[in-house]
Amino acid sequence: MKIATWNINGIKARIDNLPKWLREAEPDVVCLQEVKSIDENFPTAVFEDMGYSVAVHGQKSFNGVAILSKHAIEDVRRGLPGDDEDVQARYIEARITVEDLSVRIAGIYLPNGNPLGTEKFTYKLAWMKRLEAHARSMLQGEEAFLIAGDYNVIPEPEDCRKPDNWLDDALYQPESRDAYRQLLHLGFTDALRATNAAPETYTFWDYQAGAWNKNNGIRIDHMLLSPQAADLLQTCAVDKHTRAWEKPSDHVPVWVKLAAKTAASSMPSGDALTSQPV
DNA sequence: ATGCCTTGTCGCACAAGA
Repeated sequence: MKIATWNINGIKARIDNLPKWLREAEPDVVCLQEVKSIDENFPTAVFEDMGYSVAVHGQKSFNGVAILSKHAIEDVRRGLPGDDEDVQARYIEARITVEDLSVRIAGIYLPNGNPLGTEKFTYKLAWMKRLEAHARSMLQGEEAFLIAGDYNVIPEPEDCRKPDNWLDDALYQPESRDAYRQLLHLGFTDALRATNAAPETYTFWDYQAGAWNKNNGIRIDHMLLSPQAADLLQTCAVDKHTRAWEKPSDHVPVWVKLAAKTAASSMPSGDALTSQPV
């Protein structure tokens, strides 16, 4: 089961690149962020024609998240619990089942939080608290669960090319990084870190100042796996090449492959060995 | 460097992003 996340920075602007990448990467599920569209204007038919089901939690002009899936999208939750006043479309969650593997998938667009010293940063930290609370309750279900998306957090110095450039930025504040670590410490696995990704693996390069050509990137799109999901992790990778396409998003896709444990693989190896003919 | 791009908007410049 291949599950991806991609901040596409506008579904209308990416109406060529997203299908192109779907045909190439063939994910079972993709969580999209910054669709920047109301539900009614989302080009659902384009993706249904490609065999995807679509669930959208949209908003006019800004934010907006969606899930595309080759398999049925069940039990959809739109919006992050914990604040009825919050109208920003940044959270969507659903259960998707492929053969004998059922996974609960959350797609998030965590607030940017800039500039510091404003209510935007306060909102970011409050949103992260709510995410932690919701994640804590989800973990009690002890099912395969993952939170994929644009976290707008640079977890560690190694996750950006030039840490000094980010010292006054909400993405790299100690409070932001602490909140991310608290989430991790509930028991999540950072899929990319767990698969020994190469140094300088980034997911975002600013449109400005030639950031892409200079590889001045940051890693802010993450896939956090519950213990039950982490047990199934096969691969995690970043599709960096899409950043070089015409009319690119400033983010690139991140994806994991999860595989259900078979009866054979969960059986003690001694039994398997002794049952083999010599 | 309050800039640099890119997106969406009841545009005709602006807010927001990171």
